[in-house]
Amino acid sequence: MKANSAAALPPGFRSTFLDGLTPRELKTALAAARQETISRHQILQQEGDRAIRLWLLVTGRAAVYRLADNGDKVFLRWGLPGNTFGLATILGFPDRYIVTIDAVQEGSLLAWDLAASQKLALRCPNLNKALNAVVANYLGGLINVLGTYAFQPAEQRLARVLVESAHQLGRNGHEGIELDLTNEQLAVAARMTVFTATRKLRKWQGLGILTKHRGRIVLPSLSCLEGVSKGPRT
Amino acid sequence: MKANSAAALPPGFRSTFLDGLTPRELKTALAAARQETISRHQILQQEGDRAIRLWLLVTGRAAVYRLADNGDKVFLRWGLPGNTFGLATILGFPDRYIVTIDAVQEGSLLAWDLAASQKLALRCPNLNKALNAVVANYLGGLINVLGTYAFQPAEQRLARVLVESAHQLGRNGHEGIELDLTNEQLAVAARMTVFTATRKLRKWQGLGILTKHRGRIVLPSLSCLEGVSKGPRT
DNA sequence: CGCTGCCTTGAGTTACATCAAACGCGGTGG
DNA sequence: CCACCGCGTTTGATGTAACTCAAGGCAGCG
Repeated sequence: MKANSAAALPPGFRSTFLDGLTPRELKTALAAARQETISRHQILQQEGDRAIRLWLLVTGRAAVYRLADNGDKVFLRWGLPGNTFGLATILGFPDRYIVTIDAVQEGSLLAWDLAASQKLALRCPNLNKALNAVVANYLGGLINVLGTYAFQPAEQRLARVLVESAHQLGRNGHEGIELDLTNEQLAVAARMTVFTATRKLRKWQGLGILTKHRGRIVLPSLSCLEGVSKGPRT
Repeated sequence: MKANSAAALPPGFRSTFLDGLTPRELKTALAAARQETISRHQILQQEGDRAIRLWLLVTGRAAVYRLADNGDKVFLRWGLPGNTFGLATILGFPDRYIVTIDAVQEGSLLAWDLAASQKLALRCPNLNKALNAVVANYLGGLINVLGTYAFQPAEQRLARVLVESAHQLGRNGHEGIELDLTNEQLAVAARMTVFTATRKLRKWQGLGILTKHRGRIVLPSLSCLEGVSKGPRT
């Protein structure tokens, strides 16, 4: 977890949050930020902790989830480069984080502490608009998940998770879209046991819809899965 | 659906949105609004329609839900007096409503059309902050539902729905908190069949946790249900 | 005082979780 | 190059919560 303050963004980097600022504001913001490197399984924020840090994933991947009363993780979404978290720090409401986030891959982030966030809020009149865009995004995504597949049968849920994940974190290999996901990660995201996930994946592999390797999945085409996710044989 | 433009709010009326404005801004806003009366089963907005109206429920009750691909409603939350909807109209993103809302009781609302909303946005610098608060509220509520009970067994879900509903729309009768909810409304909100809902309610009535009448439920105390909602016998 | 819509009950079915037990891929070190 | 080890993966047997469907009861309204 080294840190330095010369913030340089990777080429082609896009962020709803930063894009909502003027170039001038952006410069101010970057100057005030601290960059940190993160490692696998590192907890980036924990629900219930006081919100004192606004941050932005620069590289890597994180899992955003909520802890249920019985203790298990309810997966909400992936955290991807460009996504912003800890918004409560700036909104001031609620005063604590409402979700837990941990790193699935090593990577880096850009962070503003409480003081820096507040200074930023004063300096950047567009910041509220930018925040709105980010929050509305979250909300839209969640509602979409909820309404579209959260309560459908396991098979359709898993298909949807694969399709979404392919869009969000798929690489283009020459045999199709490649995904670095273990059965377990998929199972968590689709809210089922590893057993069920395995069976479905295996079935699809038999049908030629996908190819599995250890911790990696290759999808020649998304259309079949999209079909499955809408419901079978209609 | 009569309409007039002299907007008078009921005494004791609170709204996260309006409270985020200065008194002066509030006055401007109210002057620009149209008041309408609404009747049962009236559709107040429909997902997919172009977002051209920002509105505020003044009296009555509405159900906010999303339509799944297979056509059934996924209940998201109750719409209560003071709640604001059609935020996309002002945010400008997305440009369409993302949820469907219809009235469960007759009541009234206060609406701003697209032009009025935009004028409002220009006139009120605090409006972005107010919107932030509202959207963050929505988001928090949804995440809370998702993380806390959306994926628990039916009995716990139903218990939670009852507790939440009691807080949101309970009246204080002399035998306890009274709720105007049919079995079917509960079933929809807790995502189960009417049959399952009936069985659970009946069971609780046998245990003396609640009393049922046609379309109405009386809860002498919330604590038992709160116990059930956390999971049995732990 | 009948009728309509809400509510209740039971029997049969299904999807998915749970559990126990191995298998095999891919890295490591000999 | 081969043997080993560990984790991600696979399989089948079994249990169960909750849905489906069919049918009947009953409250409250007109």
